[in-house]
Amino acid sequence: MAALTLRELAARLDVSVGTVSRALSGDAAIALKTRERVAKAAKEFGYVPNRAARQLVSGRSGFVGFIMPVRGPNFIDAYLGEFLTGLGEGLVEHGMDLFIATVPAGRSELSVLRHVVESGRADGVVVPRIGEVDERLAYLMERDFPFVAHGRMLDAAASFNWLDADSEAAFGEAFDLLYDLGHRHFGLVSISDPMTFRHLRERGLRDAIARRGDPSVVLDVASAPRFDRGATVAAVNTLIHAERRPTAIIGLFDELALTILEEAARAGLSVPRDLSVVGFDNITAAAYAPPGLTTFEARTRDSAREIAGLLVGVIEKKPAAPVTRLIAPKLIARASHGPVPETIRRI
Amino acid sequence: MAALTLRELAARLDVSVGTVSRALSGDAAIALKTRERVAKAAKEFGYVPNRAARQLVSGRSGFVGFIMPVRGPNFIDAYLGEFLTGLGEGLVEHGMDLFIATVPAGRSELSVLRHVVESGRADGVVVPRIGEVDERLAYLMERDFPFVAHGRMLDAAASFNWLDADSEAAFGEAFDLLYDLGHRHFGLVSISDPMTFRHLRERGLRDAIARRGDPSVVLDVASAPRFDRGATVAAVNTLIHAERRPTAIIGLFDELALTILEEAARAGLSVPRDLSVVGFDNITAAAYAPPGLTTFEARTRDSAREIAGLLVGVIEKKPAAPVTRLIAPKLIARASHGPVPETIRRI
DNA sequence: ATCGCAATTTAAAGCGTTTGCAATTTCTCT
DNA sequence: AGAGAAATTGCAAACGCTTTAAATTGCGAT
Repeated sequence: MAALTLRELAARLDVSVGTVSRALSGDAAIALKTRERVAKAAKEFGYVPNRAARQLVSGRSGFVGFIMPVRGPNFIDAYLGEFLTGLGEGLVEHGMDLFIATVPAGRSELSVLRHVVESGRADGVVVPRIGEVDERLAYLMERDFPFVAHGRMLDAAASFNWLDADSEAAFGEAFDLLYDLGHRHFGLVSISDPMTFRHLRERGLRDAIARRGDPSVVLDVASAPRFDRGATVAAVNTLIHAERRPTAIIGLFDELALTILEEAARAGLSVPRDLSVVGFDNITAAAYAPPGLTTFEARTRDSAREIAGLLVGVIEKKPAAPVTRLIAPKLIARASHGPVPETIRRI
Repeated sequence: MAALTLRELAARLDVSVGTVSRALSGDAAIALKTRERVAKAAKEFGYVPNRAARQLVSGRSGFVGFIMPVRGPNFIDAYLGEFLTGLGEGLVEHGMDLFIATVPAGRSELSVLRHVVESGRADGVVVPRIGEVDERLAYLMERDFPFVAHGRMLDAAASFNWLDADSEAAFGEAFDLLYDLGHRHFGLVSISDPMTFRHLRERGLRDAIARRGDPSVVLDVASAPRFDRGATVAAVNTLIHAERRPTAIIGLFDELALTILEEAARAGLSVPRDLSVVGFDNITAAAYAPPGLTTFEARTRDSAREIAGLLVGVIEKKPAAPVTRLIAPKLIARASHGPVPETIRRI
């Protein structure tokens, strides 16, 4: 338990503490021979620097904070799982650690964020799932604390560091794909929460419809609160069991699209023969849910890894201009979309 | 950014640094009046103690470490998601923080664990998913570093702190339930990895069969590497498409059981009419996968929360005897199990 | 008034690093 | 060989906090 200290290591090597410190940090002012000797001894005796002491003098904790978003029973969903994984991977590449703060019952996410920032436990934070107006970002910007957001706010003028997928374009692409297959009656399963990505994706879809200029195109939207599984199932069924059923239903993200697949199967519909389904995110389960979900690769994991890199840059260099990065999602064409059903086409 | 230090706070109050420190920690040696005055000022000026300094002198980091287990593409699965959530909740109740270490490509989980322990970044660690012989636990025990395991090793004599579900009993109960419904031909979808829970669950099942003493009972086992989705699907289909198909198939855990449900549906089998399926864990998806998976509640999230409490106890009190806790899983009877099919029964 | 003792408070010594500056050693060049 | 420069290393302060030991204060008893 009694860890080896710098002082002890220095004593064994018969040099001063400062020299050892410099040598280990690769300071060129220390003779190469000495540096090598020190490095060898450090490895041999298993010297591991004390983080607290280092942090005390450097003022940096070596931690990046992540506040676990508050929500229903099943906290870590597919998105968060991939995101956290990528974040961990990205941070470790930069020698930083990930610190996860949980929001205690009865406290707000913002108050936890505030505490994390003020206690100096983290050098920067990553903020996922940005709302149309997001108080977390407002706080961080005001406080001028290093952060990178995964997503944007609705206010395009707000200037901060973010990385986001261009889901607006992707939803336009989804429409074009389906339109060209003959579909004219579309459904969209969306959420009722004021998330920016909802806004962008719906807009991308609507813009593509408008661009096409075909007045026969119909879009029915059914929404449910995010994470409310029962309401989601109900929303899906509203579309599936409508008097005139859409021939193609798009899920705002894969988990919704998978629900569409499940409910369609339950209703005895064959996908894609009777119904085309398209999602967004390409979560792992998308490949395995029969018949294989057509979706867009949002590269959540890679995005998170990249966010880690961006944040480290922000922490170290404090760039004046915000760093922003728009990822182009890629269509993953699997088997859940196809030509519009014959029977419908004949009508 | 320039956080208020103890020294500054002391200056404003016109008392010494030591007094403020004591007052804030509620030391009775400080006059009550002074304590109140200090507390008030601290709150008013928004004083937040510097973790690094505190850690440096106390030797404790306030962090509990968790090494993200290395595995396939989809790092955080249902189990890990619930576990992490519960862990975060439990730790926050004790004023501790959760620190997640990711294993960089090319390094072993053990080496990361070692580094976490030696760098003093954590006061204790939580180790999930215990193998039949687990080098992580061996290391921690040898090092006498505080930890609590979620699961046991095969060597029942090994003495360390753990919390585990009594899945052995649960699998016996599953057998009895199905036997009483007339089932005689059982299938088990298992994993090929040497995890203790696999051993215990298989043993629970086998013991229950032996206990019943009915020579007509048949058990077919199909295994696949954990997390190898393709192999898992193949294993499931081995059972489903066997010449003589089991009338009841048990999944070693819910994710396997859900695959059984999916593949059964794909094969045109109706559950539970043609096939009974039982799982273990009661992950969130179990309730929604049609027709509703019968499973056992392992209370992963609550277990993790409890583990947090146990670990804090271990860290603070260093108890001589290991703390161990066996949770009794509870049957969650949904709609995926039923009486043995008529056609079969007639044979 | 003075002394003794308890109640409070303060001073100061670390905790293990990093780092500016000074001191020492080693070269390089006349 | 000696001066000055360059290379190397050592010293000590500082980071913000906790804690031991010592100092101060207050107060009743003499």
